[in-house]
Order: sequence, then C-alpha cells, then structure tokens
Amino acid sequence: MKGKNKPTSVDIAHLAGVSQPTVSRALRNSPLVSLATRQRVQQIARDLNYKVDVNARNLRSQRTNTLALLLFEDSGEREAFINPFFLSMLGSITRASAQQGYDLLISFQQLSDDWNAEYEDANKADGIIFLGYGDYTSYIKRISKLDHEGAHFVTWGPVIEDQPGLFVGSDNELGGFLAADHLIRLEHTRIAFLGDESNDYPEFRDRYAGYCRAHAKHGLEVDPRLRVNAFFSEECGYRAAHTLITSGVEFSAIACASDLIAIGAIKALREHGLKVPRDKAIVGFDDIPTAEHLAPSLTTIQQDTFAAGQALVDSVIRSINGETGESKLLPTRLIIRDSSGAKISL
Amino acid sequence: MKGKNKPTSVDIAHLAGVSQPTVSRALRNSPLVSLATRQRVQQIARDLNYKVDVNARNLRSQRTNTLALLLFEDSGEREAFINPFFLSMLGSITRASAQQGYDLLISFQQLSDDWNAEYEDANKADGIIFLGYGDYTSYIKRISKLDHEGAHFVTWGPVIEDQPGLFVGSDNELGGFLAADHLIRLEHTRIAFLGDESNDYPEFRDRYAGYCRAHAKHGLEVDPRLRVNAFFSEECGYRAAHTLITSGVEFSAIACASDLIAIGAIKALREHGLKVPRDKAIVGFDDIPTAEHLAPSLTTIQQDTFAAGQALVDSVIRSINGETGESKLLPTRLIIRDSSGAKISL
DNA sequence: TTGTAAGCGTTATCAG
DNA sequence: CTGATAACGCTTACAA
Repeated sequence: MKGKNKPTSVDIAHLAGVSQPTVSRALRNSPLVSLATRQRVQQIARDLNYKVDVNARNLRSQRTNTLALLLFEDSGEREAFINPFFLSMLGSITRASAQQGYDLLISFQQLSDDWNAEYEDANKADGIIFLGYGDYTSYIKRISKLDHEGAHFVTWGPVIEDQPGLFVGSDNELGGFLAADHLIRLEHTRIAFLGDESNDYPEFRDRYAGYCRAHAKHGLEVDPRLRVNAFFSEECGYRAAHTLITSGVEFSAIACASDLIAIGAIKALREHGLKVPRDKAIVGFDDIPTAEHLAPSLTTIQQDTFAAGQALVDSVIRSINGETGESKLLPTRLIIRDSSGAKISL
Repeated sequence: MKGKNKPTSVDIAHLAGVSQPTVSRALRNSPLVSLATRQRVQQIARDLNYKVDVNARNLRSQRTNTLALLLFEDSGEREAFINPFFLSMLGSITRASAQQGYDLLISFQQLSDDWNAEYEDANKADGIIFLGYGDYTSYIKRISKLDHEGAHFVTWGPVIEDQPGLFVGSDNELGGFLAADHLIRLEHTRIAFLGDESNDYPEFRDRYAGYCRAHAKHGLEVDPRLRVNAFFSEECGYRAAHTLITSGVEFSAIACASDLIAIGAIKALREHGLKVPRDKAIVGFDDIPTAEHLAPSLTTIQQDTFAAGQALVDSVIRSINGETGESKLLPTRLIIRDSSGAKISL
C-alpha cells in the first residue's frame, strides 16, 4: 500500500557513479563540485523525485531549520476560540518565517502546561516564539530558566529593561495615551477604562499608564472608580460595562483595553438604551478585522501585526545565529472611526 | 554561549547502570522493563531534563508524529491577509491535532508553487492536510499524483465521488439551497447570486447548484443574468454588486458565495443609497466572526469549522495508520440575523 | 574536485 | 526482562 521506495542519496550516488557525499554536496549546490557532476546529480535527483530526509539531516547537523510558535492562553477560553488579534499575528509570523526559509511548528498551550515543553530540548525547533497574554509573574520565571539554559527564543509582550530574553511588543503605553488623549480632545473628562486591574498583565497595565499620562497632560484627575476589571473576551467587556453602568459612577466615554472588550461593552450599552457614540464614546485596542465593520465602526489603537511578525521571526533567527538580538518596541497608532464620535463632533 | 550539554540516552544508561536500549524502552513505558528499572531510569531522565531527540527517533522509526497543514491561496491575495474562514479552520485543526498528539507544521503556499512541496517526501510529516480554495482542474492533477505515490493526505473541499484521495468538506449545495430557500420564503423572486462563474471552483459551483434547486422547488425560473462573477474578497464583492446594480437587472435580494463578498456587496449597496435589508436582502456564506457584528448583522450559512478540523485530522491520521478512510460531508446551517430582513417581515 | 570514514541519538532485531 | 549490535540517511573532517 505504501508503495513508496523513497530514494536515498546512496541510490543517486550509484546511478551517477560518484560517492555519496558528492551527491550531498551537489544537491546543496556546493561550488566544490564540478558543474558537470552537479548537474548530472541534480538531474537524477529530480527524475527520482528525491528529497533529502530532514530527520537525517537534522540529526547530523544538529539544526532543524524550524521555528516553534507557542500560543498560550491563560484563562479557560472557550475551546477552539482564538483571540482574533493572535490569529492575525499567527498569519504574519507564518509568512515571515516562510520568507526566511524556516518551517513553522505551531502549538497551543495552556499557561499551566509545561511550557517550553520540549521544542528546543527535543531538537524539534531551533528557536521558539512565545505568543499570548499571560500572567507576567508566572511566565517570567519560566523565561528566566529558558534563558539560563541558553535557549533561543523571543516573547511577544512587554518590552521592559533588564528582563531575561528577547522581547518584541507594541508600545502599549503610547496606545493607551493616544486613546485617552483622543477622547479628552473630544472634550470628554470622565473616561472609563475597561481592562485588567491586577497589574499582572503588563500590556494592560501599560495601556492604563498611558491613559493616566494623557489625563495628566491635560490636567485631569484620574478617578480610580472609572477603572473596571475586564479581561480579554467580549463576555468580560460586556460584564464590565454592565457593572460600570449600574455603579452610578458618571462617565461619558470608555477606553477599552481590547477590541473584544469594546464589542462586549457596546452590547451592554445598547441593552441599557445608550447609543454609541451619541451617549457614550468608545475606543478599542488592537484593530482586529471586525473593528472596521462594527456598528458603529470602532475607533481603536492599531497594533502593527505585520511588522510584529517580521520582528519576532528576525529576532529568533538572529538569536539562533548567535547574533546579539535586541528587544524591539513597535509603535501603535490611533485609527479614528465612528465609535468615538470624532467625525461627528469635528 | 550555548551552554547546553544535552544529555543523551547513553548518559542515562551509564547513570542507571543499564544498557542504552533499556533506557529507551523504559522511557516509552514499555512493560518489558521491570518496574524498578523503569522508575529509576525515568527519575534520572527527569533530573537531567532529558528529552528524546526527535530527529534521531524519527530517522530510526521513519515516523514523525507530525502533520503538515498546507494553506494555499490561488489569487494574489493581499500579503499577510488570510481569509478569516481559513483562520478559523486553522485554529480548529491546530487544536484537533494537538489533541491527537501530533505536532503541526504549517505552511502557506501559492497554488502555483510546487505544492506537496516536500513535506511527506522529506519525512517532515506523516501526513498532509490541504486547505484552500483552488482551481479544481489544477489541483486534481497534483492530487492524483500524490495519491499514486501513496502519500497520506486529506483535502478540504468538494466531496465528489470517484476522485482520488480523501476529502472533507461542507455541504455547499445544501448551504446554497438554504440561503436561496430562505430568501424565497421571504417572498423574494429576483435573487442575485454573487460568486465565481467559471465552475472551476466546486465549492462555489455547488452553492450555485443549491441556489438553483431552491428556485426549482418553488417553481421559480433562474435568471442567468442574476449570476455575477465574484471571487473571495470583499473587493470582489464590492465590484460585483456595483456591476449588478448598474446593469439595470432587477433584483430584490442577494445570495453571496462568501461573507467577504457580502461585506463588499453591502458596502456597494450603501454607496448607491440602498439600505439592507429594507431595499435589498442579503445572505452570506461561512459565518466568519465578523458576520454577527456587521451592521446589519449578517444572515449567513454556517460552516462548522470545529467539526471540520476534527474530521480533517482524524482522516489523515487514519490514513497514516493504514485504515481506509472515507470522505466526509459536513452539514451546513442557516443562521438568521438581520440582513435578510427575516426578523422584520415575520 | 572527489572519496573515505566516522558519527549524529535513537529504535529494531535478535539472542540470551 | 535485558543486552549487544546494527541500522536509519545524512553531513563533517580529513585525506587523496
């Protein structure tokens, strides 16, 4: 049934009347092999549909030409649901690694799992890209360990000085600033912030920090009662907005720590008879594909997933090659649409 | 710098005072090894953080425990843009393969590329999952070849009798039927169809066939002028709708061959001052995440990506294990939202 | 420019 | 239940 007698380099060596290493060299286009033999060997290889056995190659060379992408999610997200922002990242990482000639092995992990799992230890991959939102205190430990072991990896997340390993991340502080600054310029002074309150998630913490800086810049006080706990999901955003509305705390706008939260918040507002942006202005964060199609279309902070994918892949590869990598902070930008009421009031 | 002296099974053998194959057996929990040695060996392995080198293992066993996912796109899609429907598929395939204990190697290909590339030939993977929309006539040839070579693969796409290889796909004909039937029940008699006209894309052809069947069932003629060429993207849908509107052909509803097409069509209608669903009713296809958030929310045909991912993974794995697999047709269902005007007119 | 020899770290096969 | 021995198919050194 299997029918396939895969040809080996030895077979080709026989047919071409050369030694087996010569075949190997010829196929790698080594200039050490004469043009004549090189072409002869390559022709035969093509005829037989010969493909180098990567396992043998990897075993011998101790290199896999493969990157592993570990996507971890902290909370018990609904099965088979992936945050659309990470899906975009996944797409751009896939393209970037293909472009660099690396295969990509992908894996979903629970943060609770034994993480680095075995990708580099088992020689499945030469390097690892970590992607996800996670509790910082929990993953910083694992990362330190990996770093000590000399693993090659890069993490998507907060870019902080003096932390082990390489990081690539968006400028969340800037994003938070831009969002709040935008709303303040639209004359909002009571702006709620829907995001994680624990400070364990540096992305969210930084977005809030930017929010605070915008307030400071405009001489506004930050009212802690306007910060409402919400995690990633639409569901969380919905509940948070509901809590906010029923709390009686006065507000005229909401800066959301993610687009999913914003979607949930809009839903909650609508159920309370509040119109966006007429009654409450909304700004999201991420710029997921859905954002532009929402009603009203969502003003949000865009993260450049394309650049992010490239930067992540470049970083790991540099690390693999022993070059000293550097962490990289990517700019975020404000995308003005309808939900913030900017177009109406301008 | 690399600092890592990865332990091998030989090291463990020394420490445990047993032969190296015994170590190997113990680690695989073989009952052939006495409980005592098994535990001793496993303890040492844990202490040293030993991980089996997969390249050595794969080379020797000629099995990789890895699946390859080839996502191909036919047209010159915008870089880094992936059809959201395939992104969902990708998510569910990733989960399903993890669940079955397989690693997943993913790769984007242009249909023009040398496809099967080398995944199975190079022993990178034990089996392949093909995902994408593609010109049937073009890929059927490649698939036949793979089939002859005894490769283990499954294709997402049209489930047709007597074609080589294994297929898993949605019941597109049913979906097309449900969409048109729904509109006809809402008293539409002039329903445009926006999708590929060439018949080279069986998914689209089947959706149109279902559309025709619904017309026949209700005793309606199908007007070929109502079939307008559109491919996958929002852009295509936009242009197609524009063409339709300016053509002067009368219509009161549109069945779109994908949600992206529907999004583009809605945009075009709006620009012509036509309201959905008041002036024109719309039904999409796929049920991408954005569909429910559109304004108006999109009535569409849902494909069960969760079941699809599982079925695909199950199929390849069965094929790998030499079991005779069977193609699988997954049901599609109508999701009624606002764009078809159902809720209003009922 | 080519060939020879060795070895990458496992698992398979046999014999004990 | 355990051990010796031989592969798996390639790349690297080194020799010619």
